[in-house]
Amino acid sequence: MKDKSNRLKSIRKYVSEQKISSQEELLQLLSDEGFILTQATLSRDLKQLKIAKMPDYEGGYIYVLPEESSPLGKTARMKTQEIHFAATGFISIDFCGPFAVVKTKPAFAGGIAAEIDRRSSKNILGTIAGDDTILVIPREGTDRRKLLRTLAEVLPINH
Amino acid sequence: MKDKSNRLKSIRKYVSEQKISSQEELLQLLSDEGFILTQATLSRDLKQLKIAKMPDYEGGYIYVLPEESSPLGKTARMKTQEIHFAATGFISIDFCGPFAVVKTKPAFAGGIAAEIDRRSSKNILGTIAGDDTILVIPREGTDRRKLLRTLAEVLPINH
DNA sequence: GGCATTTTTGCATTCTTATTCAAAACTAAA
DNA sequence: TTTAGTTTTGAATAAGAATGCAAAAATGCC
Repeated sequence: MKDKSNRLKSIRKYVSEQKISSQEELLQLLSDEGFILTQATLSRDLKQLKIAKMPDYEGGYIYVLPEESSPLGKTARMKTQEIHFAATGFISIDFCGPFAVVKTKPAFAGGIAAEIDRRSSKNILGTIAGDDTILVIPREGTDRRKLLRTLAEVLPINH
Repeated sequence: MKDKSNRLKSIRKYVSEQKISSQEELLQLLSDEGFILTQATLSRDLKQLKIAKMPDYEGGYIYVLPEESSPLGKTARMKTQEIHFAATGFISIDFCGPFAVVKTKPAFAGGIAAEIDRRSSKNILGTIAGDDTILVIPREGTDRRKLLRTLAEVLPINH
């Protein structure tokens, strides 16, 4: 949905640029910008974007983006397995025909591509990574929606 | 206090080793281990340890250590200033006489020492960093308590 | 020890965030 | 367009987390 993805972008922007301490605060900013939504929806948005709330060094709390909160490969360790979040370095995703093009911070493409491969579903034939760009090649018959949904399992994006 | 610092250690351990989804859950583990405390205290402990709650990739939430959630130097950006958390790579702190000795992961000492210097208070004369160890030199007259409290402004430790 | 100060804690409460449920909006296909 | 399935949403509520306050414990100092 158009409106939702814009909203998510705004949320990402606010969280990365300002010190947000509560959902209510963020809700106000969004509302000022013209988005109408409730705290319930915002909570779900934040969950989708993997945005975390952490204590800051000033006695309060602050919301942080996953790229700031989960360096690739050094994340939550579980008893038996290791979870990897391909959150660090991710910038954006776009499409060109059936292909998805993922932009990353310099030098992150390889790592993130590896993550995508590692979790690869049958929807993805493979990836080609440069320094800051990844081309994701979908299986014949996989449309943008499906591909996006698949990638959303690894990347902090709106599926 | 003896008991508290042990408790904080346990908390760090649990959070790093297991998937903790709520304070209540963690409370149970601590209780099993013999610590008696309430949710209120645990909340304060988590705040002190800079432990964050973030959405995981399985539809739930998970508590994560700051070292896993705030890479040095790429943290919350505020409108005007930049906050740096010296959380990544930090391992432990001990004392030798009036000096504090901070252990870090390999190669992190320099960065963390720089953070300490950057925020330096009058309680700290300076730091000397190797590869994984930092010697923090206090001003004459600054005791361990004060020094610890000062360092706690930069490091995720119990002050 | 006894006194002043600081720290830690629990209780109760408030505040904040997540989720259930049902309705509405949207999508894809016929 | 109509239908069936999926997604998004809000209202209300449940669940979870933070904190004001006062008491208790610990610490430092004389």
